[in-house]
Amino acid sequence: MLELQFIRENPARVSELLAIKNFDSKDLVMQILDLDKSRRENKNKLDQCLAETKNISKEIGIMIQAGNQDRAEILKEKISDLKLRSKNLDEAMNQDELQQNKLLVQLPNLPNPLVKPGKTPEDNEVVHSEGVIPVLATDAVPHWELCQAYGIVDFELGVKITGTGFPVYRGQGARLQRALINFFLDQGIKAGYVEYQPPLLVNEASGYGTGQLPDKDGQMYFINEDQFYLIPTAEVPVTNLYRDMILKESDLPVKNIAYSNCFRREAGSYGKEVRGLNRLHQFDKVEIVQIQLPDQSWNALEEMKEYVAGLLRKLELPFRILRLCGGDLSFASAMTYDLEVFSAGQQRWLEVSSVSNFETFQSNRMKLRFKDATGKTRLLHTLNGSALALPRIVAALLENNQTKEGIRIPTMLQPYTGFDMIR
RNA sequence: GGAGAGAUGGCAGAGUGGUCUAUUGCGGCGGUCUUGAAAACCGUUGAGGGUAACACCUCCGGGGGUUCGAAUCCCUCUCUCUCCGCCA
Repeated sequence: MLELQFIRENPARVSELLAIKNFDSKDLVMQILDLDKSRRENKNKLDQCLAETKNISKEIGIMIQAGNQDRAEILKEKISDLKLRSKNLDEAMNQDELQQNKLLVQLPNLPNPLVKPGKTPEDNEVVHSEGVIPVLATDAVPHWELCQAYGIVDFELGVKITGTGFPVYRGQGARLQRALINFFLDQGIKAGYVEYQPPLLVNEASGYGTGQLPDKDGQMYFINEDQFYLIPTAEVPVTNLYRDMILKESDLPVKNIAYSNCFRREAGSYGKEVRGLNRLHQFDKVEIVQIQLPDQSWNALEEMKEYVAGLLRKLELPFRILRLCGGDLSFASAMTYDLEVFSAGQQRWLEVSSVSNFETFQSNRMKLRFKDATGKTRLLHTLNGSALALPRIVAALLENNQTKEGIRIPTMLQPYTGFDMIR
């Protein structure tokens, strides 16, 4: 959620920046400011009414104690009118506020000045490429065929017990998953992150705090009986740990890492894009989350991007880094780097990580603040990134490393898998 | 799942209808004293809205109600604790 004060002071700038995200905000901004004005006027009048009521009530108390019943009765008369006015003003103000909030949450975050305009993923800017794209034998196959051939991921069994998008990992496939999770967590801890194991179900307030709600309601699995959402990413619980908190400057920066299952309904996506491990309803991901002082968050974003690049390097995967254009940027993000690996069996780039700075957009919703040197309470900045999401990493590892003898495991991973080949 | 008790500021903990504008202690911050520190003493110390700045208003788990007036009484929801039941 954007900060109201900023909108008040820079309405034109807000619309100008949101245009880069292809979001036409002029009407919304105008309505928000109108409501703001009305709200403040009502608030002022209400305050006066309440102050008067309060004073009279006190006087009544004194009169009754002094035994002056008649005077007290007269004052009571006076108050009934004030009460009616207060009630009306209160309702009007609440309406304004409710409506204003409803509009406010519809405004996406402002993009960083570095973000270029653009409409489609093709407009994303490649800022870095690294690694050698492997040249495979002519009989090389995509990972879903390798999964079947080696018996390491069974998609049909998953369909049988649950449904499409819920694969079953088996044998060396299951061990590879476990190895990657541990490898990613250990790397993060080495880089100064604190490991967390969050709940996989969260309440409504948490979904709202990180911006999944009300925006992406239908994309999360929901348990009606208890009103819980299955997390689409560990970002949700791990960031919401800090909801409604005022941190000390000495607590910062917060650097957390968490492995979790992730659940996404992703209704309405079918076809080649979702073959095999490319897109699942349940998958595994290690997520990094940072909470930073406002003047540190952009350095932190670069650091996180470099950290994730380092993971891909250690896994010997060719990758590239994109800076997302305005149109591809998510609702809450001010700037996002996507990291993509080249998966040679499919001959395509697969997005394996998304690293974003949300500035105050999430913290404003969550009321996540700190006290600055002057003692003023200010909003913090939040960031997060996948480090990393497993399925597409597995896909690329399988495809790029397929040989006649089997599938080679990258050297750095071998201590974790306990084997150097999938056979 | 059943029964009971409870939820008050960073923490502990008073307050059961009327200057509560929330007692007090601890912690934090500033100061006095000191070469420095501790101790002691003095002062200060929640959040949100509002204002040019004041004023002012709201908040005692959430929501609703009674009353001229609610931390206090009533209803309701959520959560916590204790006991019982079930259980990895």
